[in-house]
Amino acid sequence: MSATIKDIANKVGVAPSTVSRVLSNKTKYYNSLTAEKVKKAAEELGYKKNQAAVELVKRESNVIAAVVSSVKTNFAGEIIDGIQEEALKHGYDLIVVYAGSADSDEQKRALLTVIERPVMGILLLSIALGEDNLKLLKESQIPYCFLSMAFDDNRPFISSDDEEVGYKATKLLIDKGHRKIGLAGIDKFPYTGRLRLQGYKKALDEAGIVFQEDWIQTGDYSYLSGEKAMDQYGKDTDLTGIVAVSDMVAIGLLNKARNLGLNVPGDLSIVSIDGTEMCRIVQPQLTSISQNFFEMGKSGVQRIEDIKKHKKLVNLQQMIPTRIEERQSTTQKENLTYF
Amino acid sequence: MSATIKDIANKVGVAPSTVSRVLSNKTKYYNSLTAEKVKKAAEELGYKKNQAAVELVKRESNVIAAVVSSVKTNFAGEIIDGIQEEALKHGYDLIVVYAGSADSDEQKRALLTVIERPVMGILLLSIALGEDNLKLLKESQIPYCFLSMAFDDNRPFISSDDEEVGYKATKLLIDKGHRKIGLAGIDKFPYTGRLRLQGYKKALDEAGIVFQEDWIQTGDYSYLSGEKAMDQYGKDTDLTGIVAVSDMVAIGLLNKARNLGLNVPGDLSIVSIDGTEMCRIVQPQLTSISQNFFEMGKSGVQRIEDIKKHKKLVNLQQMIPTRIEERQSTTQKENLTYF
DNA sequence: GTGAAAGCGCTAACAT
DNA sequence: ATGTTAGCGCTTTCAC
Repeated sequence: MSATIKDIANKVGVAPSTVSRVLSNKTKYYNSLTAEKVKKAAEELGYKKNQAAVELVKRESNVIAAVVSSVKTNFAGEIIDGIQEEALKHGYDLIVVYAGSADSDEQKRALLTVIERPVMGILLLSIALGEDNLKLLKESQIPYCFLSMAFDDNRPFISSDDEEVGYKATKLLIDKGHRKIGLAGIDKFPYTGRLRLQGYKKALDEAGIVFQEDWIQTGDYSYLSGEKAMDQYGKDTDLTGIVAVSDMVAIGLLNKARNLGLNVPGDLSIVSIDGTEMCRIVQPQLTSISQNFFEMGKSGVQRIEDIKKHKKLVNLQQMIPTRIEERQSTTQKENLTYF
Repeated sequence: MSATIKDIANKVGVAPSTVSRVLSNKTKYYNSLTAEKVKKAAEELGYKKNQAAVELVKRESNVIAAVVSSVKTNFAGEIIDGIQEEALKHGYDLIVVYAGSADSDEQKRALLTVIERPVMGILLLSIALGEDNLKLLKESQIPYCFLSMAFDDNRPFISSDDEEVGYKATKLLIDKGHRKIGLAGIDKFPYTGRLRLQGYKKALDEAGIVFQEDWIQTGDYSYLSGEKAMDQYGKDTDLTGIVAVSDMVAIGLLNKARNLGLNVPGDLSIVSIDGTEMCRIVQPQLTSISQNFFEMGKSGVQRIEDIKKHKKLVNLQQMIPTRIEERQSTTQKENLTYF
């Protein structure tokens, strides 16, 4: 076993509490001579603090836990970056655990591994907890906040305004003269998907476009969903623009469209939602409604901080602004039938 | 505060030790009636085990820690998937911490957050520790293994055979009739980069090709490195094939080549190293020497397991086989000048 | 089968 | 400035 403060105390000839004070930098509660000796002994013994013991007595820790829905979402990394940066600023450590987005047992397992130790806050990245697991989380008394996922109950979250996102994407196409606009890759479940669909419909409505059921292709935000959706639309689709609910869907759309002999953006404009690095490394580069994932991460940490401090205003639901980034996958439609 | 076993003991009217036995499933050391009552009370009180306390007394835990060099490497996810799956099989929990790949302080911080609690094993993903941090790791007495990174000292690691990888990639191009072959995005640091370079040179040697210094473009495995490399080679390069040291480099190469008016694979063949999903979502799809990252993760967990069991054979260095996946970015060179 | 008691490594009063 | 003491929540002998 590794050396303990007792070992150091013995070696130096002081009390364990003194060692503790030195090693925890309780300045002004020890003199620099003993401090020297203690530090030297610690070094020599290869001493490592046992945080389990520390956390047990202090009943608090400086670690923030992030629970991530899946290793594969390509924006999780950006959120984690944001969390990391902000955490560092506050002197917190970050640990990440992965949970399958769907499977309730996996979720529970992931949740327990963080709840069962005294973490100071839990951030849940694009994960929708089931009833049981949400209860677990609440009971733990640990400050928490959902990231990149919005809810219509009173859970605290930080997310993009998904209705607005759907609206903006659709409106962008409409403003470029498109009237027949698809929506691809969307899930049928509550929250994100439904909200974006609402925004999409709202934009269509405002433009007086009557929406057709087969403009919508459901999916799960994946590359495959994009390919499948484009297959469904088919080579002879009368759509001139499509909103993709994620970058991966957009790329699936793009590739399949090309295989079908359709030119993007010549025959078909695509606007993607997310705006990760992916948009810039495909050709044509994808126009996107870009979410500020990094900022979500930062805000998440600040939220944990807030809850800890003010104890209450727990259920704040907050939106992070998105921005439109026009790249090469969208174009003005020339033959504006309405002029 | 959350309820403790003491609270449960009081509520049920038994001793804390009994509660402990029930909750830890020490079967046959309690009767099922008390077990019932205890479990019910635990449920009602929303009891959560305090792992800090458990680990303190047991001096061991069932969590494996993965230290990842950066959020951005796009294959880390595959390794983590592998770790996760194998960990689950053994009943271990996984926590992940991120460390900058370069900055020594960040590395240390990440390392300490896992060393300072009783984790049962540490897996380091494509991260090259500095002397100090390596010492820290060794002192901790915790079983560890490097993943996706090879060393020439006696550290335990599991990785692809990087020399072979470089060799295979280059040989593939040679077999297709290419004689002027670049190597792009490689780093100047030891290990991975240097080994792949060796393999590259070996393949060239064997084919009697005399290698030119300007065929090599250094970089850092990033998309940008790829673009920069292609810029350096230039529109009028006499290279007909390029080996990219990562998928991202390959994509950078690909896009820049296209911008320069070069057709891939018509004018230029590209073979990528890694073989992640990225290879399949760009057009043309990238031929690759694919690493089995998932398997690396699995083997990593097994290694931890082994070290724990047999205590010694610690420094085993292990290679995971790679495979060649031909896709669309490589083609036979027609005019074979040597016939 | 269950209770009592000791102790894991550390910190935080409370003394001095 | 430093030593003494108690105790965080749990597991584990050792009794009975």
